[in-house]
Amino acid sequence: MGSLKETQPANGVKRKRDEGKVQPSPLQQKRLKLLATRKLLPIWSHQKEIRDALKENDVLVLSGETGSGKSTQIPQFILSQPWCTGKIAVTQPRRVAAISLARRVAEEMGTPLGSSSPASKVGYSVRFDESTSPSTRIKFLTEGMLLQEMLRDATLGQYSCIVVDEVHERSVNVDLILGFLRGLLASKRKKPIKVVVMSATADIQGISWFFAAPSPSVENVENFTGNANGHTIGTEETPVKSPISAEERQISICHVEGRQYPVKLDYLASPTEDIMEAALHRIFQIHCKEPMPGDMLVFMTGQETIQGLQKLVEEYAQGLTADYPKILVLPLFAALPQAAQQRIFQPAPPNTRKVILSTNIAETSVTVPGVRFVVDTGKVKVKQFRNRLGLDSLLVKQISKSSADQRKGRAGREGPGQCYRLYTQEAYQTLERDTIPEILRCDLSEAILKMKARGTDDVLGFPFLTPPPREGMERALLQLLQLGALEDTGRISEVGRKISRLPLTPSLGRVIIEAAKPEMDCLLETIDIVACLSVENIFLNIDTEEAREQAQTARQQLLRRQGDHLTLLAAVRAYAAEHSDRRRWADDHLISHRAMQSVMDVRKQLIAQCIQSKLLDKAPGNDRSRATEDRATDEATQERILKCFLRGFSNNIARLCPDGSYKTFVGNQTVTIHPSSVLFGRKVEAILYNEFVFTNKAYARGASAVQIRWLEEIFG
DNA sequence: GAGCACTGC
Repeated sequence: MGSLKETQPANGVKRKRDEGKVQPSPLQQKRLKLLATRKLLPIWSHQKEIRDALKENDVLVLSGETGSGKSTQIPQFILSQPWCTGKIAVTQPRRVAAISLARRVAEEMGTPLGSSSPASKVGYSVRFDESTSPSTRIKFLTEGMLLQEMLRDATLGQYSCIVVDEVHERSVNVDLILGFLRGLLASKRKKPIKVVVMSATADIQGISWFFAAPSPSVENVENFTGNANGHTIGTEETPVKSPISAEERQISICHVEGRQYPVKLDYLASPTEDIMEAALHRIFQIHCKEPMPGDMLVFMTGQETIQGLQKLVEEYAQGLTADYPKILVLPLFAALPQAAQQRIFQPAPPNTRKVILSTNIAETSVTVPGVRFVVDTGKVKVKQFRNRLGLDSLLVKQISKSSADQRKGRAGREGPGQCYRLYTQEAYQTLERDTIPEILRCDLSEAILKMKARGTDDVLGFPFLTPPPREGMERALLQLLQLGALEDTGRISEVGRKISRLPLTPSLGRVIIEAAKPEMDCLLETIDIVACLSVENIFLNIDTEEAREQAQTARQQLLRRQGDHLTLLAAVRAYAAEHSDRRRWADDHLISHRAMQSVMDVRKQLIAQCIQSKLLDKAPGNDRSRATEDRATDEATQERILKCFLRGFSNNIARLCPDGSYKTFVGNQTVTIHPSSVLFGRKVEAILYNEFVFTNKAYARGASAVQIRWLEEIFG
């Protein structure tokens, strides 16, 4: 097993004299106890192989299935290596994962966590929460955080190694990180950076080729002309101006087995038309045949189908005789209040089987304990951006094979399980191998602005793992140009640089910039609205008639007839002015308290960032609420606020036509005001909207009334 | 008169 440093006492060991014996500190006791379990992980025996691989080559691509221990062990294997003099970054797609991994690794190393002690070696960094110390060596962070760091320091100078985890999820951010890292590997850096790319799927060929291929575009990718401060990066860090070599880079590859229990598969014999009926049938078949304990996890597409099936299952369950165990149906989707989500973690009452009806949230983000049976409908709701129309469509689609296999795996985490697929084996064979990466499905303007901000001028030449269609890139470039985020030459402008550092889409970022102009003078109001538009819907969905009435009266004083933007402003102001019991206020108004808390977090962050980039002089005082409340009801201010939104959303304007429908200025598409809007059913000369989404129809969501006269003033 | 999957700075 080679020379392991793990048995030596780490720094910070406290020795206590106790009857002449040396007692390890509690941290060390815990470390030694955990060492025994670490040695049982499948990855432990690959330790030497992994260290040798990184000694030899700068890139290691590692595939390790669930339970291999890769996320916790790899950083520790690397840390003691002579080449690793700087920090190690480990990226995660989700905040909770970054924090819990940091906590675990700190325990395993016997070091305090993050900012709790200046001697701490392990920390984390996620939005709204950073916990590091001067001696942090291993930092777990979200992909978005690493990208932000890259905008400030394009060479990532403080790191010796970047570990990119969960690459198989293929978020836009991970694709950007991989592209930037490929460029960085080809550049001349003080010390070469080492990269470990980790994926849970066995297919890592594509990623290996990506890093191995010669980089003809190196010049474009690494054509830094300045870092975030506008300074030219010193000669030592200056990337080579020509491809370093036409040869392939040597890549190490390692496969680590997982630790999963076997899962038995079952398919339908013939295809079904009625997925609800098929699910209902299968749930009761499992329930009546299979012994207890053993909970069930059913993968569905969305809130509506989940609640529909819940009703059916509960009705049928009442007809079961007392010989059978009881059924407890638990819905699970992201919009569900936190407390209701937590119910899946509580043990079921005696003689009761839990049946969890879930969206894709249970595929990756939430691990449901106690599951032995998975029922997979084979469907998922996917968002796809349509470049031609500038519209998001949200449609039910077939899942991919890799998604089907991931769902199946959810039955084998605690013991052998079973997976029932509500489609035929032939249908499985026709599924796509992988889910379409997000970068091929989204509006590219944010990604492209980040690339520009990091110094990639020729974005068409950026090394994408899967290049998005040219049409989408061109659309995004055009939009950035319209926003004034790019110069006519295509380089990033000062405005663009400011926008790129805001945690917002370019459109919303542009609105902030506009509102900060002295003649607009409505930055704080605009920040409140932008904060609402960048979090989940603050207004709760209403499903009963009484709730509707209650909402109607309670929300009355918040509604603004000009539209949704000013209504959101009124809601934030009222919530912020409530000092006694905000949760109760939110409940009374049928407003999501969770959403309002995020609004307040975002608001605080945006204010801080606006001060930093000199858009705002100083933090607003505590006494501002009354004065600004008066302003917010002032018509001239309201007009200026909406004009700021027009500047960022010039493509999202529609005018009323003689037939009573609204048609977009750009593209002449018919749009319907979404029924959740305060403008629903109203006819105004023109509307501005936040989002254009196709579900059953093309809807404008987040809409406000604007005047054609204003458009002429702004756009000429 | 709809009902939006899921992350993240």
